[in-house]
Amino acid sequence: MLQVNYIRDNREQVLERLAVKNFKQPALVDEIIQLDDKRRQTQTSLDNVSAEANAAAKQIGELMRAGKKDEAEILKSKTGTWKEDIKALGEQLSTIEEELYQKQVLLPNLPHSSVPKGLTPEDNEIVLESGAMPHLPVNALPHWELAAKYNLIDFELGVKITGAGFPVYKNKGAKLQRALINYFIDEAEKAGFSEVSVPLMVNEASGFGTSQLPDKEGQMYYVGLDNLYLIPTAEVPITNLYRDVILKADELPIKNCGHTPCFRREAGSYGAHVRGLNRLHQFDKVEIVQIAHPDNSYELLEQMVSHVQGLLKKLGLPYRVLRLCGGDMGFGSALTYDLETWSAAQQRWLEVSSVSNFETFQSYRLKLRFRNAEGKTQFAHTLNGSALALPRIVATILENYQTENGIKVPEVLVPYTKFEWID
RNA sequence: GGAGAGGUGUCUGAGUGGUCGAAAGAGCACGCCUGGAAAGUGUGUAUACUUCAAAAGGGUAUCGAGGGUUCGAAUCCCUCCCUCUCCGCCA
Repeated sequence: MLQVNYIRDNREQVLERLAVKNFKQPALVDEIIQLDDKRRQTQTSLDNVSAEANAAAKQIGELMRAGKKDEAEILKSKTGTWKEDIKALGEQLSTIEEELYQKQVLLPNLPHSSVPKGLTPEDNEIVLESGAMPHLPVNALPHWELAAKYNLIDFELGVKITGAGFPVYKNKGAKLQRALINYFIDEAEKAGFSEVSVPLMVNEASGFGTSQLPDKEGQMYYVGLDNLYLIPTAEVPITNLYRDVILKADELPIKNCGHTPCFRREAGSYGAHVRGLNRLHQFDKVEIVQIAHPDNSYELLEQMVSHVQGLLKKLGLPYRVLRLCGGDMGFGSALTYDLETWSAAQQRWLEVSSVSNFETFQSYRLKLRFRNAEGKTQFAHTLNGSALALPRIVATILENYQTENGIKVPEVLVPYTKFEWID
């Protein structure tokens, strides 16, 4: 959520930046400023009346103590209108504040100056491509067929016990999952991210904190009986660890990583693009999160991208890095890099990581602050990225490493899988 | 799920209608003291909104959340949430 004061002070710039994100309702900006004017006026009137009433109450107390009952009674009789005014103004104020909030949450974050203009994924900027394309055998199979051939994943069983999009991993398929999780966590820890293991369900306040609520309510599984949400990403619980917190400047940056399953309702299409592991309702992911000082958050963002690149390199997967264009970026992000691996058997790029700087967009809602050099509180920057999401990595490993004799496990994973071949 | 106790600032903890944004202690910060440190000692130490060109200063709100009673609420009443203890159930 953008701060009203920032919008007031930088109206032109806000409009210009929103245009990069193809924001459809620029009129909202002025509506917000006007509403805030109204809010301030009402606030001031309310404060003034309250001040009078407080002063009178104090005086009545003093008169009573001095035994001047009559004078106190006279004052008392005057308080009626103040009470009415306070009530009326209070109601007005909360109405205005609610209205203001409703409009404020409709504004997406402002994109960073490096964000390219554009509407669709085609407009994303390819920052770099790296890694050799694999040479596959002539009868190369897509991962869902490989998974069946080597008895690694049972999609039908998942359908039976839960539904589509909930695969059952078996045998070396299950072990490969665990190997990847441990490998990713170990690598994240080497990069300075300390591991946390967090709840997989969060309350409403946490959903609001990282802004899945109210806008993306439909994407989360909801446990109505207890009013809890299954997490769509570890970003939610990990970032909310720091909700309502005022940090010391020297505690920054805070670096956490964690593995969780992620649950997404993903009302989406069916067909080749969502076949197999391409899109699931439940999948595992290792997430990296940083709480950063605004002065160096973009440096840290680049470091996170490098970290993810390192993983893909070590796994020997060809990949590319995209800087998302305004139209393809998430609502709360100021700058997002997507990392994609090349799925040789499907002949397409698969998104395996998304690394974003949210600047103060989340921290404003989270009330996540630090005390700056002047001793004042200031909103921190929040960043997060997948490092990495498993299913598409599994898919590409299976596809790209297939040979006539089976699937070769990437070298870095062998210490974790304890086997070299899936055959 | 049943019974009971309780939610106060960074922490411990006092406060049962006005002088309470809140005692006291601890912690922390700065100063004095010291060769340096500890001890001692002094001062300071919440957040948000608002007023103000800015600073200083002022106003308002906040003692789990919301509502009510009252001229006045941390304190009384109602609703909700949460925590703890015991019992039950259980990995």
